[in-house]
Amino acid sequence: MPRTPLSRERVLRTAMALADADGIERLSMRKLAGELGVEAMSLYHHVAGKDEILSGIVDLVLGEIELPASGADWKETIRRSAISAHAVFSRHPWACRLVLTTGPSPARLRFMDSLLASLREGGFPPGLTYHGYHALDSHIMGFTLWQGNFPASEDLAALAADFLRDFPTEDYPDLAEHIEQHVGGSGHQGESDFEFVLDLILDGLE
Amino acid sequence: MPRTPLSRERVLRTAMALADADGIERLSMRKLAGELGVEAMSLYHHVAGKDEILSGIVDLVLGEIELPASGADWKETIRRSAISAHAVFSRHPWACRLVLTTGPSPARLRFMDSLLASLREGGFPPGLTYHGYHALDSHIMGFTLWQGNFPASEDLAALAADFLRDFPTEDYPDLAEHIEQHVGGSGHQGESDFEFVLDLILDGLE
DNA sequence: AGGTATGCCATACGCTGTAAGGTGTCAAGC
DNA sequence: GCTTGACACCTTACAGCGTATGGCATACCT
Repeated sequence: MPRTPLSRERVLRTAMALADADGIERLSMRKLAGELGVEAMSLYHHVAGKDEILSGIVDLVLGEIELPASGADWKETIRRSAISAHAVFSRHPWACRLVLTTGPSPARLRFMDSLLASLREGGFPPGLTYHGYHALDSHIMGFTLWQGNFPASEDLAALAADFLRDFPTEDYPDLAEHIEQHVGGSGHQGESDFEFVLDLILDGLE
Repeated sequence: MPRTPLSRERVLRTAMALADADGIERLSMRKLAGELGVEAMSLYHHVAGKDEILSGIVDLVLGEIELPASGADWKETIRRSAISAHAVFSRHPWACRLVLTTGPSPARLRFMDSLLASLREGGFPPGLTYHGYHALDSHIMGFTLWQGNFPASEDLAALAADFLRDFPTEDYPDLAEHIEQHVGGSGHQGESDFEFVLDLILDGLE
């Protein structure tokens, strides 16, 4: 029974699945190899090393992002793309952190160019395009990153309880209020928060 | 010649200095111990483990941030604090990444509360305070994080040269323009970019 | 002087990424 | 049919990591 041979493609796909399932920090060469029914060193015939695997799966993730379409209304098209990016990073929370540490990948450059092009087409002069791009990119990455490390709602409840015990409400009234907004959140901390700030930036740029 | 004994304080201070000098990823228990003229296991009599060291030094860094003062003009006081936070994180680029992975520390909670209080004092209703806080916090962390992983200017020049060679300018005209803005940057990508988006958010909230 | 607490060290375990070299299988050429 | 060589995978080993366990010397209190 000959097993299907390895390939860069298969290695990266499996690595991505493993990162999604167990978290990126639990992804090791040995475990990835085991998942593929193979020993660790065999992977090195298809990828240069772990770094290449990491940048490889980041690129796969970035490729899932819907690029701002050319031609249409700049605000709406950028909005759609930003929300798509946020959704993609929410599906793969580890990717957001990796984008920062791995170098700029082809998919990243393509995204950057599309976003910049949309701004220019929207009539922004170079200077404002420059700043607008940074505002948007930093919001997409920063906010999502922040959200990805936010405790899951069950943990949050426990954490909030701890806090309210250790730090009496009367000393930190505003923080207590904020925490309650998170816990009892009408619309949990989800899409809407991201979009609120996104619109703030888009309207501000306009 | 009795050496000065270890202490939690001394361990954390040295860890911080080492992180500043070599980068957080090069900070190991063995190296930290060596720096203190001691073996690795001796550290465990003063801190519970590496995680506690990490959250400890993050807390030290967060403590350096100037809190929004109570009473004054909300916009100006938040602006000052945000810029202070940005400056602090620029001094300790590793800290920004760690804030996300270590749990909320006392200094973090204090900062959150002050920021929230300033917004409330500025007349914001609970809902807008909630969103405004996230917009500001996410910008401070996200933007600074992004900036911290940005290639140093000498590397940037090399990277930009690589890019302009591999990806012909005519295929990615907007990206090429953006890169040139970074390289030849009138005011490099420094304080001004951070403040531009900060003001965008502050004005938007207002 | 004896007991005990304190502060540090030595050893060891299981984990990591990966360099170097070995082994088995299979296709092409004579 | 046999040899040759390429290819895919494996074995072993090394240096490093965080840390559990237990030992030892000093210093203080009774």
